[in-house]
Amino acid sequence: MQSILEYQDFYNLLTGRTPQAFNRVLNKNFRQNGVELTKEQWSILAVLWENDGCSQQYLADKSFRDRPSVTRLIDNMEKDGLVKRKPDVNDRRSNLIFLTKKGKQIQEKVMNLVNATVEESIKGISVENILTVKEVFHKINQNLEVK
Amino acid sequence: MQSILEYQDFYNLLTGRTPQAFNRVLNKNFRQNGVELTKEQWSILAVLWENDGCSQQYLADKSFRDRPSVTRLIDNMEKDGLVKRKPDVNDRRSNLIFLTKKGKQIQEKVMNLVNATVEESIKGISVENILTVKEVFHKINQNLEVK
DNA sequence: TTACTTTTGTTGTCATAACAATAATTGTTT
DNA sequence: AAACAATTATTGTTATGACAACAAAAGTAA
Repeated sequence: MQSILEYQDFYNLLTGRTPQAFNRVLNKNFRQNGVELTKEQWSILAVLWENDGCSQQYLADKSFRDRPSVTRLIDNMEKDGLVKRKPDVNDRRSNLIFLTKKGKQIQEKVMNLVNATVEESIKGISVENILTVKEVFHKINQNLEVK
Repeated sequence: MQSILEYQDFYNLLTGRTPQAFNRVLNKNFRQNGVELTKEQWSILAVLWENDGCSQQYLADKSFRDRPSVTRLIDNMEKDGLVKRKPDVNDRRSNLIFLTKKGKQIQEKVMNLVNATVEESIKGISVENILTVKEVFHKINQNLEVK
């Protein structure tokens, strides 16, 4: 990593083409299989499938989004009948978010699509190299999160 | 990469936390240094700094955005006095996009900030591992772009 | 030339991100 | 208890992405 061009190259790596391509393919796979979800909505569902009935703050922390983003995601997902807000009786500042029947039923289908998309994207890449990517990204997170 | 959880993990790697964290820090570095640019606007400028006076289609290809996105980016950047549209006399479908004086003058400052942010993010990571990340992403692009 | 196709850019719509400001509630300190 | 601080969720604003639909111009084939 010496020249300016290579830095820019790395930036594009990190935030540009590859993540966008992955999102595009994932969205296409969702739509082609009748799943009407955005990837952001999926990232919220993934938290709820592990921990139904958590707060919006918890969802924000786990999905790496800010509170306003979660508010609006939940707004849309409530409209679509995927989740339901219930006031927290122990803390009236807080809502608890629960999956509806629909929100629960799509889990298997959605996860199969996500897994298939990941498999497709990493075809032909060694486990070793994938672990290296994980390591590098973990380190980058550490470097950036001090800020 | 065996279990469902690890696939999800890899997805988050690819499109989630790390790119967002990087963007957040880059935006902060821009603002703290009086640079009023979004990262998307920067990605357009980076193309123009290499090839001033190109078409919007060219900008779309090089920055991995679709035409509508480029149209609106150029709209905003024209408002901000960074670039200027000029009709292409050889092809009246096409606009050529030119940097203004302001758009040219900020290049050095902006690139220094981008480079500093990349340096900060990859501190302590070996060149070897960074090259592996590049390789893996290149392969992922190939896997996805067939689609 | 005429008809068809492709290319280039624009507009409309919807969903999201980032950020600032705010309201309501809870926690803490004196 | 009262004042202050922190937490949780919401709303407003601006910028962007993805996609569909469209218009104008250029290219191509009959």
